[in-house]
Amino acid sequence: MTFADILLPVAVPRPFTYAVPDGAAISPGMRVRVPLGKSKICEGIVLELHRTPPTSKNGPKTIFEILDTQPFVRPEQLRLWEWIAAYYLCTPGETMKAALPAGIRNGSYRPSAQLHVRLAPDYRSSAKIAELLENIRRAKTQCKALLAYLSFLPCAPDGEPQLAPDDPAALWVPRSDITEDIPATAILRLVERGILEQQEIIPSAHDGHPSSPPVPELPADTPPYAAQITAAFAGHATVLLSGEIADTRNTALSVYISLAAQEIARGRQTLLLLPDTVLTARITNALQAAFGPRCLFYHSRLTDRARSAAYQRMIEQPGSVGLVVGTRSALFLPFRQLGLVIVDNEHDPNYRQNDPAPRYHARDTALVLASLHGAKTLLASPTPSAESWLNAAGNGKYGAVSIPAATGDILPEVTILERGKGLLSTYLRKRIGRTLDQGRQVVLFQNRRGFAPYVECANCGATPTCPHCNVTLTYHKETSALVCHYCGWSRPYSSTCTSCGMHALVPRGIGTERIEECAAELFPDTKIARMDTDTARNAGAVGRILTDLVEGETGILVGTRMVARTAQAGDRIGLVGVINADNMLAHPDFRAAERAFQLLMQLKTLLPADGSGELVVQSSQRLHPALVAVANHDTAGFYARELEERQGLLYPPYVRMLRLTFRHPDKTQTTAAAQACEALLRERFGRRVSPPFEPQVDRVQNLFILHLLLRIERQRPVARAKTILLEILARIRKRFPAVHIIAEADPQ
DNA sequence: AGCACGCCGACT
DNA sequence: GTCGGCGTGCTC
Ligand SMILES: [Zn+2]
Ligand SMILES: [Zn+2]
Repeated sequence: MTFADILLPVAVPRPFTYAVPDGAAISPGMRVRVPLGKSKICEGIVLELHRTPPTSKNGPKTIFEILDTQPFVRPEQLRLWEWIAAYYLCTPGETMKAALPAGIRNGSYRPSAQLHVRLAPDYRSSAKIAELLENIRRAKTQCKALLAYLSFLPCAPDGEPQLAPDDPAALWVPRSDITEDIPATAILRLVERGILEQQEIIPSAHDGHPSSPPVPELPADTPPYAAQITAAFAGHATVLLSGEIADTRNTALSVYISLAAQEIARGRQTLLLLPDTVLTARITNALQAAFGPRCLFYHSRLTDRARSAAYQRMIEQPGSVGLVVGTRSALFLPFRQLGLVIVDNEHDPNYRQNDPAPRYHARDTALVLASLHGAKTLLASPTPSAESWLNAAGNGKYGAVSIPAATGDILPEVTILERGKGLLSTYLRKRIGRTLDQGRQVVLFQNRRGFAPYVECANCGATPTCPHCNVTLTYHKETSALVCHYCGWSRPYSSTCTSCGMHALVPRGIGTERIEECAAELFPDTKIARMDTDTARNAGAVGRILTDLVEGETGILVGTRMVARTAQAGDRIGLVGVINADNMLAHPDFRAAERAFQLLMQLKTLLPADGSGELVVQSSQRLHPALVAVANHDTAGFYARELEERQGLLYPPYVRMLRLTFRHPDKTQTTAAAQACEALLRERFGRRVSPPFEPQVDRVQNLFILHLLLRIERQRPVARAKTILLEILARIRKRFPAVHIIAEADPQ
């Protein structure tokens, strides 16, 4: 009797063992369908075959179906999953869930023949669709059904659905996918009208995928720094590329293209990780142009189907993929002959996944992925993370290539001053006016969206808070609502105070909406645009904002963090104003100074290289080291000081942090569990354990939250600490089963 | 983590 | 009488 250890996308501590049907062709890495529990059927991955029966209560169950004839998950992937689960303190099943696109590991059972629908041939163009939507406007549900169908189509790199793919079979979408929130009758009507076609299709494990693309032309010229990086790789597996990386000059991009082309020429794959999808159209377009069909895009904005198709292409035609461009989830694709991993803007906090598990850092995971494949890693950022800076400049673990300023470049002027009473200091207001008069553009940065972070009653002093969270409600003027930024709860705005009934609520503090309004009053003839998560919902909206900026349409661009990455060749930005740097610096997080420095330095890159631009920072902490370093353009000095401080205060990168989070609707329960855990941890870890402490917002969605921190010195075995931690955690969970506890490594 | 089973308050 | 709240325990 043969048994198979099967990894299931379920949060159980270890794989389950099933019996293999006699004579079945099965090997590790294949997908199988297995019974789980009373009546569920689940898809899992074969890890290992052996002859030891499981120790479960009611004997072994038998595998239902083997879905593959060749491994679907490569051994390097399984080893990466294992590393993530162990390092980031989650189960292998949770990692598997994150790693395989939903369309593939979709836990539910699908009947063998399924109704599919697709667009009829007459309507396969965006013009036809637009016309059609106009014609059936009256039938609202049918419109919705059609839009729902379109949302399931694989996307072209520009984010629009591909209406006329080379293979029309790619247009088939399972009807049940659409009917999840659309009545089936609406789809039936569309079929009757001849807009959609309907057919029963038997899904095979490996269905429609694009055929092998032709070999692309390689770019002939090598940019100046690519050779330096290649040389640095001779002595180091990892190289940090930093210095004057200017988006407007495509400095990094030309290096990426050249290095990827080298790898492709040697028959190896490259993975390029980007921090997000919104501001990367420029990069993806250039890569598409350079590598054509050898370039594969993979990110969370793709539909499940498109993600599955990408995965299957990598498995079945690895030779057709030279460069994978994607967000952090692209780490989990089935690479073969991976030669190089590039992490663009490696300091970006988006690389950290915070929820759900696995709570991993894509930059650090990328290094492990590369080492599993014997590949090289290029970390690139004009403002590296403190961790990477230490490894490159401090201890020499990484090779380092720094791009110097181009000859003739003059650094922009930096002015730091008090804001004063109003929103804009007189100085900043005058500078904005002068910049606009010169026909140049202004960027205003503020790290808060909405109109005002809180409102206050002028009569009684009361401030409305979220009923579910311990946090003030943010006033959004555009939607006339008070919104909780932690749980999303909102109510319509009214200036009547709920405490005293007076008509006396006034907005307090500064959000991007208020800056936009204020700028519009001061400069009525200037077109003002705002870019934050409220206005930059999708790639289209971002594209419009960027186009308006580069075409000179926009005079003033107001926004949050994302404005720092809007640099484009052709814009005429002459001034960047930071409305209030204090709230960045006051953030209760040991990374606050680092984050502020990185952001301000990046804002500076929006300014022209001829020295004619100016960065104005409004802050009451004019002597703050981060601000001084920005003013002096002193990156090395900033990191030296910052690292020294971290070493003294026992913060990363000199210690590894493990964090526990306790959550329960009853505060006494949260406290009891955290204190009991602290006591047990203290027995083993002594002073390395922090007392329980409240996060800045100590109640979210009616759950009271407490944290515990454990600091492990770099040189000590962190794996052993984690084992002990998990043992203690198991005991605490038994004693406080209702308290929700999560453990994280390297919390951000 | 899901998800079934199970045991007590407010509705037809 | 039933619908449904979420506490508890299991999944090879
Ligand atoms: Zn009041
Ligand atoms: Zn809330």
